[in-house]
Amino acid sequence: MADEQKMDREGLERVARVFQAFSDATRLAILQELKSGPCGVGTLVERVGGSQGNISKQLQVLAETGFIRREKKGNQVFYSIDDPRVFEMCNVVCSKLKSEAQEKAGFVFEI
Amino acid sequence: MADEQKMDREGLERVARVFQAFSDATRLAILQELKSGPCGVGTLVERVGGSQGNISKQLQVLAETGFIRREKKGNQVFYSIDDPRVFEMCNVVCSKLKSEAQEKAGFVFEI
DNA sequence: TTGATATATTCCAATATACGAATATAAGGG
DNA sequence: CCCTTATATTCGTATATTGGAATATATCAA
Repeated sequence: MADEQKMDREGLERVARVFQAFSDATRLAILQELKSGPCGVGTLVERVGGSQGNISKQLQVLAETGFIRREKKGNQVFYSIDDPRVFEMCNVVCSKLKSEAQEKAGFVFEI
Repeated sequence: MADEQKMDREGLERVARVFQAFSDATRLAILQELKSGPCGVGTLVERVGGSQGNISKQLQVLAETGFIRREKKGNQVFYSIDDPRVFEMCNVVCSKLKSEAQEKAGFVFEI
């Protein structure tokens, strides 16, 4: 959130829109693949699974966040990570889930 | 995302669920209020707007992420930020939106 | 216990989302 | 131009989400 003053509803909605883009397992799976490097749509369809149309649609959603880049090269389109801070966000969530899992398993040693 | 190996679908779905919790303007407005400190439900209803029932529901969604804490004190319930990294994530998104806005406005000086 | 206050829950309607199937568009090779 | 390959778009359906209204539950005070 902005440092000091409060965002208005429209600003909040824009932020929400970005989180929304990362709120789907298929899109996160795509992100995970893109982590290894740029990737064409067809390759992503193979690796992530699902219909070609769907993967293409989810890629657009991701590209609209500004964190993922779309680049046309001749016949095909390559997507790639444009801003790696997207993984910082994922890491925060992952580490939170991890620590929760540990608590559930009783791996907490407090006095 | 986890550091090396790929997450399975179930893991991705859990991560997605957390992002999902932050993908709504009302819930982000609540977060924004909680940034100033713990807050009771009634106060949040006043400040954020909307029905009491809705605010209460959105608070549950937030609490389920593990980033927000729920604490009952006598008659009322206070919610507060349990893990401030939630704001790191928001800041990443906000700064991205900010830089996009600048680009749109032409505030980029490249040769 | 009764009443008042604070929060949670249920129910419902409107809207949004995810996905596959089918189709459209674009680019390259012959 | 025709055909093939690669990607995008449209359409329909099943499911999920949002939010208000009404109701339920809990706590305190008298």
